[in-house]
Amino acid sequence: MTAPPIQPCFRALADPTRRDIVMMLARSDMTIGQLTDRFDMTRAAVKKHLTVLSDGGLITVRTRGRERINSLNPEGFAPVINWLSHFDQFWDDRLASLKSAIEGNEP
Amino acid sequence: MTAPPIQPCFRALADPTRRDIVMMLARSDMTIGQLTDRFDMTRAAVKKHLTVLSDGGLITVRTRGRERINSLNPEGFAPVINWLSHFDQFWDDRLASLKSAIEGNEP
DNA sequence: TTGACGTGATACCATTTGGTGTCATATTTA
DNA sequence: TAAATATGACACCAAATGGTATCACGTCAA
Repeated sequence: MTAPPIQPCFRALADPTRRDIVMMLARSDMTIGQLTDRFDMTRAAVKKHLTVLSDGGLITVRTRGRERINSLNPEGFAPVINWLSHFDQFWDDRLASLKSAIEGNEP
Repeated sequence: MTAPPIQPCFRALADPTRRDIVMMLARSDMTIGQLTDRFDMTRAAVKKHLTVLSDGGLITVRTRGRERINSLNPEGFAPVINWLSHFDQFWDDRLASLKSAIEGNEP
């Protein structure tokens, strides 16, 4: 029931390659090898990004044989969404309504 | 009508000090001197953070005499909000677990 | 069993980042 | 005018970051 730390989550999203990975994993689960095929960098570099994403709680990993399947973890966005909601007073668009929906409040 | 770049915005929010500054400016406009009084760092360091925030479009600055008044620019959040909205559908599917995550409960 | 495959881990490197100290400049104020 | 105030702009430094190359280890298939 301790709130997840916010810094690893923001840090994970601060890199464009990591945001691309998140977008890819939103479409389908992928192994490191599959992800590496889509980037112009080594597997070791992709692995580092995956570690940062995992530290940020944005992805989960499960083992299947010799493969490691990476999946998006939507709950991991909560710290960012929650922090942004502090600024609801400044905008009355979709974020506010999303936050309301999440909290089960009336719009 | 060109969409603002997303990377400077995410980068600006990736630092805890800068997020604190954003929170402070959400309450009231402040000069660099006033902000520096609230941090345990030099004015030069705060100035660097303000430059990053400005590059990210999250704050605006206006001059009043010898002072420079820093203000929050709510529209600057748009790139981040828009990027996160790509996952709306993903969240809708798992709204219950996201709700739990935000409330700090176990899934 | 013997490779080939998929991955993790580590050492190493260049660049970026967050911080300080210092000096220069513009604006108030005594 | 002279001094105090408020700020901007550098040069510099240690640490973090994003990348590579390389080696080690478990798993699958011939």
